[in-house]
Amino acid sequence: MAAMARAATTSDVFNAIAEPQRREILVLLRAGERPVTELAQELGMTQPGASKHLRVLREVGLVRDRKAGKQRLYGLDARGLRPVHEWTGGFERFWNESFDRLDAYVQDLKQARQEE
Amino acid sequence: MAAMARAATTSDVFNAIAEPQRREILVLLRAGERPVTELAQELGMTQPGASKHLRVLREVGLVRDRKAGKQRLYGLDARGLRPVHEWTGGFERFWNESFDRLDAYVQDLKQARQEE
DNA sequence: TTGACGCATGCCGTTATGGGTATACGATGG
DNA sequence: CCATCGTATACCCATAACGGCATGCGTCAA
Repeated sequence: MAAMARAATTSDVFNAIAEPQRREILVLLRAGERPVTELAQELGMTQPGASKHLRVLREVGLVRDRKAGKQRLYGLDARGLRPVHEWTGGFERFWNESFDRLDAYVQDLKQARQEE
Repeated sequence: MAAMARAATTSDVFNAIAEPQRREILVLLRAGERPVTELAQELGMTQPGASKHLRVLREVGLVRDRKAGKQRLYGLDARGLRPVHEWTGGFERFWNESFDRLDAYVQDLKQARQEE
């Protein structure tokens, strides 16, 4: 097995939300549960297309589905987005500070490393 | 031009950070500028591999490069991560609150955590 | 039971991706 | 000028990703 193309989107939230349409689905679901067809229609995609995106989102745990008679309602489960929020938050000081102070901060880190 | 595979990683920060190794590069760069070879070594990848990831990061604006003699130093520019942080932040209330149709599954998890 | 509806899946084709290896290129040192 | 170092690129391979279309499957209504 020589060359992997990319980590499977199926196993990684970062990857799951890399797809713009999947992000749109998540945004729509903030307003409440929806059946597949409705999502597909609102986002201008085919029903199979929506189903596939929803599957990815389900497999990383960002949505859950519930059978409601003939329909299947998809609902948001945003807990998986928290790690992403926190990871990016780890860079917050780098966009909140001026680059001068940033440089100083970097110098501090360099110093610290050298003294270890 | 029938089937596009995916939005180019080149044009989208969400996509750029979907790659675990690229995330590692960004984390490393928080400690300061580094030449390609050093990054490659610290992350256990080949130099061309590192260069390619850095190129993607550069094209979405997450890193900047600066020539320093024979070397080329890469530095972090985390401003592009802010939109990601804010986008995920838009879901914060969904992981901090319990809301109507979130079923017993979620409740169970909360219970479990409180009892730890 | 039969049809219609709602949705998931399978298959196909195209494109992008990541890794590896070899190589081209710019800068520096002799 | 020539050799070398540091880096970027080109090329190739294998695979995963998306989209479209057709179809399968379960559910509800008549």
